[in-house]
Amino acid sequence: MPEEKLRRQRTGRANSSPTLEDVAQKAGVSTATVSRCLNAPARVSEATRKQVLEAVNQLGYAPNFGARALAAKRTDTFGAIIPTMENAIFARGLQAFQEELEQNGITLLVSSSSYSPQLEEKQVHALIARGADALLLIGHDRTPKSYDLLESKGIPHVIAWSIAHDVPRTSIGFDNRNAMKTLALEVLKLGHRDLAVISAPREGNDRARERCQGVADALIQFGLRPTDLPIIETPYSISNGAEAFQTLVSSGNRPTAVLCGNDVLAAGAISRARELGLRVPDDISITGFDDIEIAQIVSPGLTTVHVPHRKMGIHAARLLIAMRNGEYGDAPAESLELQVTITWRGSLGPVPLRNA
Amino acid sequence: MPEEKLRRQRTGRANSSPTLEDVAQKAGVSTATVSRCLNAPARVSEATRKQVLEAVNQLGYAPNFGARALAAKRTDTFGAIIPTMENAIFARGLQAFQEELEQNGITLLVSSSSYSPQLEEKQVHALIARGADALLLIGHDRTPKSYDLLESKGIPHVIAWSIAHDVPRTSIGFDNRNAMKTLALEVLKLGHRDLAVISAPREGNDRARERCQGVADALIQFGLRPTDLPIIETPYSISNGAEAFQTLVSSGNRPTAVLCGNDVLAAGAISRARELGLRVPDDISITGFDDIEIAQIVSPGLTTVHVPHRKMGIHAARLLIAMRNGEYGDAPAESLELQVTITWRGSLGPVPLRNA
DNA sequence: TTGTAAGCGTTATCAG
DNA sequence: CTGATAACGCTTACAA
Repeated sequence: MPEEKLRRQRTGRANSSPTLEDVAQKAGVSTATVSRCLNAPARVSEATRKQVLEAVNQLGYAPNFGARALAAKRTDTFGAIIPTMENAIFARGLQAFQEELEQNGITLLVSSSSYSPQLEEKQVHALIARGADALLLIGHDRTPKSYDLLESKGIPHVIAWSIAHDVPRTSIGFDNRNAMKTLALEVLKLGHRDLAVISAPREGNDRARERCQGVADALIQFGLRPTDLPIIETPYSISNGAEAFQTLVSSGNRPTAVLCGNDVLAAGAISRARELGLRVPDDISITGFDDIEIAQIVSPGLTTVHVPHRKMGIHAARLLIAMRNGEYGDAPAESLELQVTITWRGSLGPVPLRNA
Repeated sequence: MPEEKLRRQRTGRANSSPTLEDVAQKAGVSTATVSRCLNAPARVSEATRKQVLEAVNQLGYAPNFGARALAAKRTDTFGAIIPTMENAIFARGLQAFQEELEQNGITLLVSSSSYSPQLEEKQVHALIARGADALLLIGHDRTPKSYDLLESKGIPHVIAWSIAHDVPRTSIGFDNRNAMKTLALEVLKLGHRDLAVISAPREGNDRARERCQGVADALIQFGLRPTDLPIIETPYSISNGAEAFQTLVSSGNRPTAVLCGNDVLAAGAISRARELGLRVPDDISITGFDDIEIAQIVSPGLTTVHVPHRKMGIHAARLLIAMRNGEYGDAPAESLELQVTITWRGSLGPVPLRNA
């Protein structure tokens, strides 16, 4: 009797989970057959399949993840690195991304980089080491080493929330610069000439940078000097938005319209405006970007750029799955640009009369 | 020459990552030594350690996750299942949880159950199959099978956002019932007698249930009949909160104070109040629960129950790590009850004169 | 301090 | 359609 066969009996494993071999023994077939039953049911006869499934249920068998990953060379796990989980900016998109992955039997691993490329680099490393088959990343700003890691390990990845016109990377998102320009043009059309911007720190954040450029573009189109545009940079948070707003309005020449790089900052601005006794939009207009839930509960509601979060998440998932499945060969998959729209609520109005 | 040694040379692996054996070969040591270098550096001499690390860097070696999991019987991955990622209720706590895990070299896997015990059961299964070493769960309401799975696989788990007085499960959180009672007592002390509640659906959500009971407790203490208390149940969302509020105030006898089961519902209520021309708190008082960021940007600010989100997350992580490391043997670790406080802003005021 | 070698539980290749 | 059996890459007694 070959000693291999004895192994199972000799070990008095107390607590551990049943293995493929246990199932095989119980069903009276080989481990190979059990494996096939679970992974390619079509390649097994009706009869044995039934027996095996029976055994699986009785034993409460669940495949061992590590063993499967090792043998199959894939984990069915994707990773996503987002700048922050603290506010809702990425929540809806990520949720949609996750749902789509789940429908395809893929688990999602999320981590947040706190808007730091250095931290993100560590997390790219960690997710790869963790066996992620593919990665979702936000924006284009990251360390060269992050890209090297992805490249050298051949990990499929897509970049969301941004599109790249000039780099050969698969991205899915929208044109931040043009979106903000469109909004700024509306502001200018309403007669405003003294604009100001509250932006997230632009370093390491291409979305923030592009949005600022969009405002500048609009100014230029109206024959105004973008160099005169006051820009305050501050990390995304409601209280930071409030502080920045106060700084702006207490400066020498108060703007008639404040364009915020994001709804969180704008919400802070609006609430501080009220505290300072400024009526929005009668005394000052405020706009946001993203159209997340708080945009509708501040008062007045925020006029903002509506971003198709869910659509972006779903498409990102499908793209990534296709890439992982090798459907694009080695060439990067084509990028996808989504359209954004402006949601009008009440925070943007005509320029106050005395400034017109 | 043993044929084992030949294996490495014979395979012409093109793209694949370097393995422990590659590193060992390059450093001129055994694979065991390399493994020790990485996992227990203290047990290796200074000199060889240096050589090995050198080789690791040159090759850009990163351990294979599956192999490691298989051999070590642990993945250094924890899972968390939260009811929702869409609003910020769990964001801060989860972020803190994650940070604490990360500092201990543990990766976090998150999934959301959409407040459905059935969905949660599937996710418990998925996370276990995915190799999670331990799990963070929210509240006590789940299917018996979920608990069975946890039990039978011996997966350490803690329950957050709730404490259990009577079940032998490790939990870390606060007393939802008593917290809400405290807040309701404040409302009553201000003269209100016509209260109403907007709650999340209580089925499958012990926090919601306990909070409602808390209001009832307070009424009883004031000699009022809890059966007269109108309760509207609706899923957490701003617009649902708004709708529920409108239903309440357009009913026959309008309450003078509306207690919401959570800040999201309360934010909806406040913004709808304004739209209906009701002044808060002059015409009607509104309270929340959680003290998340929107509580401070609605106007007036929300008087609400402040929950120590970060503290809860950090302690949950530490507890779970200790459990995973076997520091509690087989007995469940002791639970930890945190204290909550009331944050006063402006949405709760004295009862309107005509109702007093 | 270091090396040897036996697993860990799957998947996949090849025969039958 | 099914069964042997060789990987997969790492950890960990056990020896030296």
